[in-house]
Amino acid sequence: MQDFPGRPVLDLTEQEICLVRTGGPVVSYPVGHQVFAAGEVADRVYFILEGLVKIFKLTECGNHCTVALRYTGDFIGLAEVLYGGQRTFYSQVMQEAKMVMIQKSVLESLFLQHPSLAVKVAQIMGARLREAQSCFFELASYQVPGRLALLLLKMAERLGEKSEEGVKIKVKFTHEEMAYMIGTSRPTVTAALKMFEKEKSIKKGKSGEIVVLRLDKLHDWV
Amino acid sequence: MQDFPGRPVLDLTEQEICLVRTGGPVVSYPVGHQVFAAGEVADRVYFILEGLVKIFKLTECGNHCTVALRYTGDFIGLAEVLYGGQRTFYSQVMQEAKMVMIQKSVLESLFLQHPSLAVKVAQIMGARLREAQSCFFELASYQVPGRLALLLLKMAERLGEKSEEGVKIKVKFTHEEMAYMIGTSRPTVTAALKMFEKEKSIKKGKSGEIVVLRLDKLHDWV
DNA sequence: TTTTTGTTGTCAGCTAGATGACATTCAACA
DNA sequence: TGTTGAATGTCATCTAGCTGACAACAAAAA
Repeated sequence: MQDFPGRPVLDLTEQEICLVRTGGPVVSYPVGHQVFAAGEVADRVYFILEGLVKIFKLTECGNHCTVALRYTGDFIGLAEVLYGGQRTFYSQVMQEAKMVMIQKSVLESLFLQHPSLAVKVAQIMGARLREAQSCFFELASYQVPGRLALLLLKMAERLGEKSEEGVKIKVKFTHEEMAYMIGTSRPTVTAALKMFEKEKSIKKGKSGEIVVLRLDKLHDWV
Repeated sequence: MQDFPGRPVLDLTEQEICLVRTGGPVVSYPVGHQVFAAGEVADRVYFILEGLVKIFKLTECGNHCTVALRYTGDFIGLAEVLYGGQRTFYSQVMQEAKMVMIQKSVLESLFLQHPSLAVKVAQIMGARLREAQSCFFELASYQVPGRLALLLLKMAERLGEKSEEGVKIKVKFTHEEMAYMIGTSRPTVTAALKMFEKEKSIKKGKSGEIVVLRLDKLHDWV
C-alpha cells in the first residue's frame, strides 16, 4: 500500500484547520461507507477530523489494491479535485469517520484568499508523491516478508501505542486487507505473520491486534 | 515505472514559463549526468526546457528502480524541495537536457508573488500522485506482459510519432532500462518484446526503435 | 444456545519469472 | 578496418508465491 502510515506528512496549523472547517458541513460515515467511487465527478474534497479511510482501486476481475490510508488531519480526494478530473480511485471508511466536506469551488476560493494554504497543499502532495513512489520501489524490489515487515513498521509508527513490551498497533486489519496493501495474497500474509510470530518479532494481543515486539528484527527483513 | 508518459499532465502557460525562466540560470547536461542523488540537500528544482530525465532509486545491493521520466515542460526535484527534506531519489539525464535551475528561496518567492503558480504546482503534484498510485496498482495487479504493454502504450502516447504504419517511439530505451520501469528483469523484457513482435503488435524500426503497429492488441494484454 | 458469517491456518499443485550463464549481434571507436 | 564494450537473444534451473480448497475458529446474530 502506498504512503500508508507515511508520517504525519505535513500537518495543517491550527489556523489552517479552522479555515478548512469553515469550508463546508461536517459529515459522519460508518465503517464500510463508500466516500467516492471511480468514475464520479470530483467536485469535492474531505478533510478528516476523525477516523480512518482507505483509497483503493479495483480491476474488472475484482482484484483489489489499496494505495493509501488516510487519517485524522488528512485530506482525501484532493488530487483529482486539484487537476479537475474524474475520480479514478475508490474510497471507503475503515473506522467511523467525521469529515468536513468541501466543495471544489469553496476550496478554490480558500486558495485564492490564503495563498499559503495552496503552498501547504502543494507540500502535502509532494510528500505523498515521494511516499507513493517509495511504495512502488518497495513493491518492485522486496519480497513479501520485507514488504510486510515494512508495513508493520509503518503501522507501528502511525497507529502504535508504546508499552514496555513493545508497540501495539491499535487498529485491527484483516490479513486480506493487508494483502491488498502490499500486493500479495491472503494466505501469503498469514504465513509471513506466523513466521514473524515464531521468531518473536510480533505477537497477537488479546483482541487480535498485532503487537510489535522487536522493531529491529522486522527491520532486518527489508 | 511511475507516472511515466503520463499525459502532458498539466502544462504551464506561456506566462508561467516566462516567470519560471527568470528563476535562475539555464544549465545543460549531457546524457548520463547525475542531476541529484539521494542524501543531498534539496535546495533547488529544475525546469526542463529540453531533454529527458529519469528519477530512480537504488537498493544497497544495486537494485535499480525507475519511478518516473520527466520531459520538456516538467519540473524535477519539486517534491523534496516543497516539503523541505533531503533528496530520497536519484536523477539522471537520459537525453541531453537544458534546464532552468531554480533555488528553493527563489521558488518560494515566486509562489508568494504569484499564488496561481503555487496552485498550478499543487495540481501538477496531484496528477503525479494519482499516476504514481496507478503504477503501484498496475505493478500489483498485472503480470509482466501486461505491464510492458502498458508501458509501450504510454510511451507511444508521449514519445510517439504517427505514420500510416503505426506509432514510432522516438526515444530508444534498452531492455534493461525498461525492466527498471516495470519492476522485472532484463531477460523477461526481451522475451515479452519478442512475443509482441511475433504477434505483430510491434516491430523494430531501422535504428532499433520500437514501432507500435497495433495499439489494440497491446491493449488486450492488460 | 445454535446458526451463520467472516477470519484464520494450512496444504498440494502449479507457474511466472528470477538468476546466472553464454553466444550473438550491434555500435562506437581507434 | 579490426577491436572492444554494450545490448540482445536464449536457455536450464530453481523458487516465491499464487490458486483453490478445506478445516478450524471466532464473533455476531438469531
